[in-house]
Amino acid sequence: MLLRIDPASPIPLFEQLAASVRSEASRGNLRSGDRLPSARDVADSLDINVHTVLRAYQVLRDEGLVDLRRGRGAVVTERVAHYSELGEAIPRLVASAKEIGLGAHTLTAMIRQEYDS
Amino acid sequence: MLLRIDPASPIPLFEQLAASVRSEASRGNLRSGDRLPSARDVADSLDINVHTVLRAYQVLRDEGLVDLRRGRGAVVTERVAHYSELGEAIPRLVASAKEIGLGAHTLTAMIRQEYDS
DNA sequence: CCGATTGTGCTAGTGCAAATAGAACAATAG
DNA sequence: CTATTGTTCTATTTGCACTAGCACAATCGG
Repeated sequence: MLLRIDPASPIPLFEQLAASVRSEASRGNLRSGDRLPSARDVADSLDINVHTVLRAYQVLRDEGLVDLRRGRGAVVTERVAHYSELGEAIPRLVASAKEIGLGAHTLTAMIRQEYDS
Repeated sequence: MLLRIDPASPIPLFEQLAASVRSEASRGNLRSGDRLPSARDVADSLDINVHTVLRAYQVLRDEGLVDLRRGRGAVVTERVAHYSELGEAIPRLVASAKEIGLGAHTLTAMIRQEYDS
C-alpha cells in the first residue's frame, strides 16, 4: 500500500488519501479482503492527524470500497473489482481532454454537470 | 442562452453559471462569435451580484471558451467546437460509472487523480 | 463627438463550511 | 485483561464564496 500526500496541494489531505487508495484499487493492487494500514499508523508515518486519515477511510466506506470496524480496521470489499474496470475508460477520456486542451477542473465540472442531468 | 442556478446547491453560483454555459456549448447551442448576455443583465435577472457573474465569465475566459472585452461583452471563441466533441464521450463514461454505482464525486476524484499522473 | 454600455480593478465586510485537532469512549482481537 | 482500532463530541482555525460600492477604461451606437 503506497500512500502519498502533498501537504502543499490545495486538495484536502483526506481527499488525497482516498484518491491514493482508489488509485491502488484501479491498478489492481488491492484485492477483496485486504486490510489497509491502521489510521494511527498512517497518521504517524505521514505526520498528520488521525482524524484526517479516518475521514479518508470513512469516505471510502461511504463509497462501499472498504468495511470499517473498530479493533479490526479497514478491509477492502468486493466492490474493488468495479474500480479496476474503469482503469481503461478514464485514461482514455482524460487523454482526449488533454489533447483538446481542457484543464482537469473543466473536465470534472462537465462530468458533474452531466451526472446531475 | 439558458442560464439556470440553484441557490440551495452546495456548488458555488459562479461555478453553476460556468457549467450552464459549457453545457450549452457541448449541446451545440453556442456558435463561435455568439455573445453572452451582459453580466449586469444576468445579475439583475437572477438577482445575484454582478461580480459573481463576472467571475463565472472570467473562469470561461481562462478556459478559452470566451473572449472578454469591455464595451463588447463575452464573445464565444472557436474553441466551442472542442466542447461539443466531448458531448458523446462524457455521457458514455458517466453511464458506465452510474451502472457500477459510483457517485459523481468518486468519479471526478478518480479523473482528477488520473489527470495529475 | 458624446453618452450609454460593458468589463476591470480595488477595497472591504460578512457568513458559512471545510479542515484539522484533542480527549474520552466503545468494540474487537489475541 | 490489555492493546489495538475505529467512533463520537467538542472546539478552533482557516479559507472562500458572496455581496457591496465605487472609480476607471475600452467599446459601441447614434
